[in-house]
Amino acid sequence: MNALSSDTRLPLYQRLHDLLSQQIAKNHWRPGEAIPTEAALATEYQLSTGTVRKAVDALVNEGLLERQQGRGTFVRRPHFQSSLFRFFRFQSAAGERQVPESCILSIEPLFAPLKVAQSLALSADAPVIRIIRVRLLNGRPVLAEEVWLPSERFGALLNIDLANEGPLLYPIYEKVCGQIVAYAEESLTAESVDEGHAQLLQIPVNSPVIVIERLARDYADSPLEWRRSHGHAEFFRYSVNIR
Amino acid sequence: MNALSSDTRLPLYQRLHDLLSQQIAKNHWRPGEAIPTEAALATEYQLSTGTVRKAVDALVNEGLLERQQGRGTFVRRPHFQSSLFRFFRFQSAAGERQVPESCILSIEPLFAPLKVAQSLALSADAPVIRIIRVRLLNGRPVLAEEVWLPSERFGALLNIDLANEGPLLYPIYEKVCGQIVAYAEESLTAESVDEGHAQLLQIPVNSPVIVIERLARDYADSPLEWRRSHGHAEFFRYSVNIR
DNA sequence: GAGTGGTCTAGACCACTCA
DNA sequence: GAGTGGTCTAGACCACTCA
Repeated sequence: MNALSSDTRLPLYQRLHDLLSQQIAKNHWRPGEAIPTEAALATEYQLSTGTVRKAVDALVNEGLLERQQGRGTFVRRPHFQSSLFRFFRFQSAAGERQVPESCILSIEPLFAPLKVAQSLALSADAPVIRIIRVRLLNGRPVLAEEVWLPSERFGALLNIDLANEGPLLYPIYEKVCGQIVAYAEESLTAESVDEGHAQLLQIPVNSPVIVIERLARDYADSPLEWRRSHGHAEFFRYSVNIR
Repeated sequence: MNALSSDTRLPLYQRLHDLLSQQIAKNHWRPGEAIPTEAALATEYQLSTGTVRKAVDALVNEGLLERQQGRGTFVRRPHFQSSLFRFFRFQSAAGERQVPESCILSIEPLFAPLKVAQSLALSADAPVIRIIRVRLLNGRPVLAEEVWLPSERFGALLNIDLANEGPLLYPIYEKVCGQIVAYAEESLTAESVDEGHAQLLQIPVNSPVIVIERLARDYADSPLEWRRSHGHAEFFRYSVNIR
């Protein structure tokens, strides 16, 4: 049993929220596992159910927990459904969403360039693994990706054949290296495509491309992966409601 | 006094939420005006304060209301702080955010092209007003904008001198035409700049530009304004957190 | 000091899940 | 039928605002 340890000037629901958030970060429960019931939390911390609900509500809003009426409240496995990639409209004929195939062009150990070292919070020239791949839909290249990983955690990737695995890297990270991606930050800009990426994407040099950079972190907020993806701007449209 | 009219199968807090939301949409209270106190709402609709709070909480989250402890709960004036434009980094030397100046190049009555008519929900060739302007920061062009408005609501704009007004259009719409923008939807894509916009922005032809389209609506959800803005991609970076 | 929103309690009853 | 989250009540007391 843990105590509500944080600043006693904060409201109780905030302090319970912080405690649960820390425990999730420390992997006290695995993704998909249930946290204690609201009644149990209320008893354990001597709170009314309303106060417990307010703390849990906030964690549900933040995407850390997921409620299932009649079953319990569960630590949410990240879905990355809000990724900017979903605004690439690589529509199939039927219009349904597809995961593009992955074609690995290279995977090799390197020393981290400055930008990568900074992003992954490594020292300059730290050993890293770089994966270059294209994502294909119906055999046509739609995205060109470079993926950078710290060798210390991901060395095992060099000993397997990625071609035998599915197109999604995160399940492979978990299975092969025991590394779980919990959050990510993405940023988007646009550029004129250089010759190398133009070839990979089979588009004319200087076409506009959307460039998305993603930094993925584990539950302890350590950077796990930095990737940069190029995609043809013609297929991209991002939308947002404001007021 | 209004009744909680909606579907009785819905929870009470949802029905109060819907009622208040409708009243805000109907301009039952002006932006900046206070809605009834939580105690008053609880009495009027025979609800406990907890239920009232849950309804108001949701409206605060949606950005329709704003609480001020000790003062009341107020209908929020839209701020458009989540606009995609804030990701253009037109930094001043000091780094603070600036509103770019506006230089109106033309304002004229036209007949709506197809795309504009569709966006504004007008019939084809309906009378519209088009404003072309560039936004300048420190005398340098940073955005090129075309703004389309239905003549029926905005005819008065043709009789004033926009050069004497500030750089923000929405306060002018309100003052001169009595039209209040309540919401907007924005979408973003990237293109190679054409010759006309290249000249306006003083950048080389075929440079990558970010194109932002915005459809603004009033409280009744009627489309008020459609605009398309071009800005140099080099100054743009959009960021988002995902999980 | 009257009035506002902010926190919190100690439940009751309902809808849903699962053995 | 036992256990879960979902809704709702009828307050109490606190922090803040404003005349």
